[in-house]
Amino acid sequence: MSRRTATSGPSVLQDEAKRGAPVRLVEVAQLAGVSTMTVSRALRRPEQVAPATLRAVQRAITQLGYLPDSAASALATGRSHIVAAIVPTLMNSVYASTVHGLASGLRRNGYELMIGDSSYDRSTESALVRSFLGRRVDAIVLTGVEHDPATRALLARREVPVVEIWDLTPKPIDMVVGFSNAAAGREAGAFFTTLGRQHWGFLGASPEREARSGKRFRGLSEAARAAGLAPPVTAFVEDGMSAAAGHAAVLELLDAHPRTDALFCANDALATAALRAAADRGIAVPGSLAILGFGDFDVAAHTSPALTTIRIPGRQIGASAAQALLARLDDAGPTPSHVDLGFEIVRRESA
Amino acid sequence: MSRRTATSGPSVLQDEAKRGAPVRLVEVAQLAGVSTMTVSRALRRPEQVAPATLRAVQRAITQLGYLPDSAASALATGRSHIVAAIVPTLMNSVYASTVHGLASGLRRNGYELMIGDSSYDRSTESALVRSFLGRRVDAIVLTGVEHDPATRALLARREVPVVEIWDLTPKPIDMVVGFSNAAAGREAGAFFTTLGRQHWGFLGASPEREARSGKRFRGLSEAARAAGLAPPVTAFVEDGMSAAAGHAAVLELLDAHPRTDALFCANDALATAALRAAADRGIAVPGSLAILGFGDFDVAAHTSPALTTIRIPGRQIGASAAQALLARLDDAGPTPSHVDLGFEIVRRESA
DNA sequence: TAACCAATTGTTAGCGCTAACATCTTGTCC
DNA sequence: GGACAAGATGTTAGCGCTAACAATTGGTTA
Repeated sequence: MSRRTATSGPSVLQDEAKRGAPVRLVEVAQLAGVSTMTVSRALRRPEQVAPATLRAVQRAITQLGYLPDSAASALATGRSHIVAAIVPTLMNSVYASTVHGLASGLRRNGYELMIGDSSYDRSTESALVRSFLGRRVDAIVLTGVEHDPATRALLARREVPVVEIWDLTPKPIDMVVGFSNAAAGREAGAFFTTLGRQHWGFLGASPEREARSGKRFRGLSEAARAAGLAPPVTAFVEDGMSAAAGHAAVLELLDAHPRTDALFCANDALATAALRAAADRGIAVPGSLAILGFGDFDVAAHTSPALTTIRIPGRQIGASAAQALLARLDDAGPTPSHVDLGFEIVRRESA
Repeated sequence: MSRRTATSGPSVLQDEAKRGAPVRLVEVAQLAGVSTMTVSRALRRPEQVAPATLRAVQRAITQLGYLPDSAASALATGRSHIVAAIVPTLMNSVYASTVHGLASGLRRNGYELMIGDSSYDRSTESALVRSFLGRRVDAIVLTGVEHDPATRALLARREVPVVEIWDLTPKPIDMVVGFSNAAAGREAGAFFTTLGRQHWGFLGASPEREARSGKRFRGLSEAARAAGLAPPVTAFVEDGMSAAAGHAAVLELLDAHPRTDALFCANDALATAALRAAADRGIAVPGSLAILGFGDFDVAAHTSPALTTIRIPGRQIGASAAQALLARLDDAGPTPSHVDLGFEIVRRESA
């Protein structure tokens, strides 16, 4: 177990404060002339310690450069003060801002964030959940609401607080913070209606492959039905984030359905591809074809025409999830089980 | 200490496998009919355990859904199998890909990544380092090579493996993986020379504020001197990532130095702003003004004209840092202390 | 004055795991 | 058949911290 070497002699300290093995609580206690418990209390519940003692302890801590070992603390208390978050990818700025919102909310309250990216893959997600549970994280944040049943079972059994983000569901594992993808699809339809468009199209991953994209599609379809229009024509792609695949799919759709005058894309990467495809076919955007993206990625403001898109409050989702978790973990207020943060159409040039 | 309740009776197991308190090693041991040490060995050095025993243990583990408690393991071994990384921001896709490269390299070897974002602020970085050291991470990855002296001292004292990334320095704390910012600046100059440009400009944070941007500037200046040209005119901005500030600064530079025919921007966000400013003044890009960005952000391919920029191998930097750390932590091969991954000019339309 | 209380500090016994050493097999060799 | 080695397993004692309870102090109160 490679115990610390040479801690013999009357005092445990002395050799420290130079290098190697970190300073321990006992050493602080010795220097301050109190018991270890008093030092522990001075750190965690200073109001229970006499002012003079507190000062002595603090002096010793500073002098030795003591940093409490949170692994030991975690073992003793059963609380790691670590929260895990799993996102599909960090490369997308919307998830990055969610993570940022989460991390800063948590850090402010003494929690650290451990991040995993699932690459949109359920079995990877499952493996990450196992790994995180093994680390005894105090809570887990999952992106999306569709998970491996085994994952759900594992989480339920452990009774770990869980927040699902980026989508809503009537049956969350525990808590949800997000927006309604179906409502976003409907809103896209309503927007096209305002624009007077009658022949809608949808570009995205097929509903079986990607649930969230699928819900947006279904929302759009509902809106079409409600407006008395034909169901949207579709271009389904395998890889929902690949501009190349999107480009080909749109070309095909445009050729097969030349009357299409409005296209809702499941994300801005695909919308960018659609923009190119329209240009290739000499179709005016937004004149002949309105293109609506989703996500408000960084690129959206820089394409030409600039993308009109649906913005998701990524950072707020993270912040709100952090708040919900803290409420649960530290009894800081009521714990909402459902938070709908909505979305917003950002009107630029493409629609 | 909220000890687990009701573990009385002849056997510790039984009540488990349902809910609440996680399964422990002893329970697996009981079910498998071996000692805890054997179970521990079955997990960490299976080759030391007899095949039949191994199978029995594995069966018990599966049956109970046992997940080893890595906090306890960390305390016993002194190894947390957690690596911490501090990046300026996750919102920028280049850092995101670095983190991705790091995380996947580490995870493959049983390490988890803990991420902090410093917001380009040294004292935040310092606070994060303290927090991570308190968690007894096995190694730390820092972005950049300029740090708070206190941070350096702390890291040196603890003897934690450290990798500094995204820049090179002759005096790393421990290991460095990156590219030379100064060389990138020089290369930008060489590129402008090839283009026949003679009046160079630089847009970026001032060298005092942001060391890495400053080095690129110095590299460009050196190249100008070497080519016998006047030193580059400069537009320094406070916030190196704000397009708004960049826009105003470029306008000013363009008005003050109308003969400027080549502009090197410290990052693509600023380059985008420069593109706009040039358009505002009716200056043809690249005809009258060549604009070279830095970073190859997502937007770079989507501006018009598309940005010519310097691409940094972000993901490789992460992967390479992971490799260096693993070599050090698990004695997996030699540990390089210096890795220069270079950069590459991506030629598009703006220069 | 004795009983009592609150405030402060100390003592003890683990949290769940594993290093180091001890013990027990089994097989091999002369 | 006894000595010995190698392999497999068990025993013991912590890692650094903190919950629960115990002890001490000084100041009340009846």
